[in-house]
Amino acid sequence: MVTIKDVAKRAGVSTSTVSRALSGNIPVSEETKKKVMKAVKELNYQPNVLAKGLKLGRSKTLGLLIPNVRDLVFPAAIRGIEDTANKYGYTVVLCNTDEDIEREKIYINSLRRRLIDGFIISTARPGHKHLLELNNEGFPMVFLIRRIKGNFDAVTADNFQGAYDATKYLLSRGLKNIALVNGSLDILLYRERFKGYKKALEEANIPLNNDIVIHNVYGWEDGYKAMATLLEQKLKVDAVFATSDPKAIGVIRAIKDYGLSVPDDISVMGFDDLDVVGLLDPPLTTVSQPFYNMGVAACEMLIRIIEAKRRPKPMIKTLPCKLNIRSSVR
Amino acid sequence: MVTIKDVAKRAGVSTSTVSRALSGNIPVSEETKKKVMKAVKELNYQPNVLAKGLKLGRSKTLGLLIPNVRDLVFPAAIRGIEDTANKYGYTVVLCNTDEDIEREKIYINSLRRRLIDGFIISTARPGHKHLLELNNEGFPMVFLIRRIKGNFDAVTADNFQGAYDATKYLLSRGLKNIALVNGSLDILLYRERFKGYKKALEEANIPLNNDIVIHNVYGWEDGYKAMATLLEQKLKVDAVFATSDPKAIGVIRAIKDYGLSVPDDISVMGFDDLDVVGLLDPPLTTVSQPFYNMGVAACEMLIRIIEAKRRPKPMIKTLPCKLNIRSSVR
DNA sequence: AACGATTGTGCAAACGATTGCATTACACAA
DNA sequence: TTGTGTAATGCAATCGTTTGCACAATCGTT
Repeated sequence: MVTIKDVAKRAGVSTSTVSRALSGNIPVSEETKKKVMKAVKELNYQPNVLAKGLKLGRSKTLGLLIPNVRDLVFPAAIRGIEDTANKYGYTVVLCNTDEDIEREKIYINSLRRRLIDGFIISTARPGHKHLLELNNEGFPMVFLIRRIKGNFDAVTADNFQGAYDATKYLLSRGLKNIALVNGSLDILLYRERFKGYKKALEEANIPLNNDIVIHNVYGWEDGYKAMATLLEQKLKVDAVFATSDPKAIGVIRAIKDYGLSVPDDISVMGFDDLDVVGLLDPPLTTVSQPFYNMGVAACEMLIRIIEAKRRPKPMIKTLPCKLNIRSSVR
Repeated sequence: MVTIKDVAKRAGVSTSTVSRALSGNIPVSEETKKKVMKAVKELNYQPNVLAKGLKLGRSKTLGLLIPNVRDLVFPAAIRGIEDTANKYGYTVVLCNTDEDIEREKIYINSLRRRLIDGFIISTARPGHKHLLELNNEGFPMVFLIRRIKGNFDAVTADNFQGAYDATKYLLSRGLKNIALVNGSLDILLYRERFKGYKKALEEANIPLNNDIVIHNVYGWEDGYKAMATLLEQKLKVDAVFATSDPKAIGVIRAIKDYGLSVPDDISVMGFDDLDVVGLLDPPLTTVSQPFYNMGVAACEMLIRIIEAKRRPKPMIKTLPCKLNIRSSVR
């Protein structure tokens, strides 16, 4: 490997001068700068990131904590993060926590030994004390997609508005008995979506019917069960708003299995707009979250925090969702 | 941060002793070892990976080169890699190349500045000269999923056997006119799958009908077009073997759009068994690739290469595929 | 003409680990 | 007693950077 010493020798200057010429922080005469650049080119010098990191105490590395890459919500966001990190010369390390706090702690620890510069966290749940501690230390971190209440940096979708728009749209299609198949209210974003749903009903003067709202639904299997329950009870339902696409997939399968048709008998609205849902039968009408852009925004925010001299005030960036109308709503 | 010096001071020994006690490579008396361990515990000492990496010239970091995380083939493999790397104390850096050689070269370069220990490569295509160079240097690398001809370390599925079994199965269901919707023959794995298909037909004494084999199909849109062409030509087809699930998805949509039914009119067989294809309508019968285990195997192979004193002989590990029978074949 | 500012450069000390070599202490044999 | 061997430890150099400090040269001011 060619080091800064080789460059210095070739350019006939000291290593300090090379370092300064390269960083540009400290003035170096035009002439020597030219000599240095020439030597750098000729030798194809590439600074050793580890050495630099050791000296500076930072590694130009970012940690990304997610529950599981296989969850289809994440790949697009990861891509946004990765592209952005790369643009600014950072490298990103992916960590799958499986929603396991111990695993998460171990990851955080082992990355800190590598002098990681900051974290993007998509695993937030209430009661993650270790994250609060990290934040109190002033360690750079931003929440992505999921966040927790409080004064933290975060990038999320506008979950309230997305749910509100979706419900409004269902209402505008003449659908009145809109069931809600929702996730756990422990998670902030499901609370927000619930609020959006309620607000839209309220504005339409439709009372909330608790018989047809189901919470704590996770994944398509649960979605299937929730819908099956609804159908068994013979409740009047002409549309279902499932607050994530996997739930919607389960809901659709249940409706089909009960011999009914989507959207002729029951309309279904999803939330997320995962890459695959346009390929379903019928193609799913759903609220589109800008995952890629959320990844970009989170990464830029984190890098800004890392590179600032003083920690900027925490801010929550909320990106708008938009309806992606396909064919699962009549 | 607590350093090895702090530990040394607390234990009343030199840093060298601490280092030796910790690594275990060089004998240290039981008594001092105990003292050192005690100090380590009390101070919660975590060695600085960058410093160690700088000194040793290795970083305990692995690079993973894939075309795109959003391609559903990869998440499961990534997960396998990640879990394994983690188990051995390695960290993995994800790189999306978008099949762009320049991007790939830049990534490889920038990771080498970080003293990366090795690469897992899923982007192989013929004519990737820079990969050959890397290999000639003796740099640790293993191909995953895709590989190129030659004497390289690699982990792949048994593409020949998978395609052979799939075709056999279609034949066993009484399907005779089996169209093939295949990828580019530039890519080794599609050549293998083509061979498996031909072998099965041959054994059943069915001559290869080139009118119903289509190559160079990429993604679901192309799959749709390929199937549409077949249907337009009114060729006799009672089954389609699509050599990747996205192609199969396109094929199914085309069949439906032409007013026919899967599997009643035409059966469809896929290849990959992506996480979502069980949720399609009809659930896809497909050849299941053990992506997770392939990731695990590739990562273990790479780590073995990295940690060996002498580079072991290149080996190609081929994992079996198995048929996942659902409902798209009658 | 003398003096302080300013600018450009080099020396050498860090960053936190590992390791070859030297040193010490001790046991044992001659 | 002396010498040799062995085991345990410490010293100091090293990995490739950055940067505080010192110094030299140049310039403008009084």
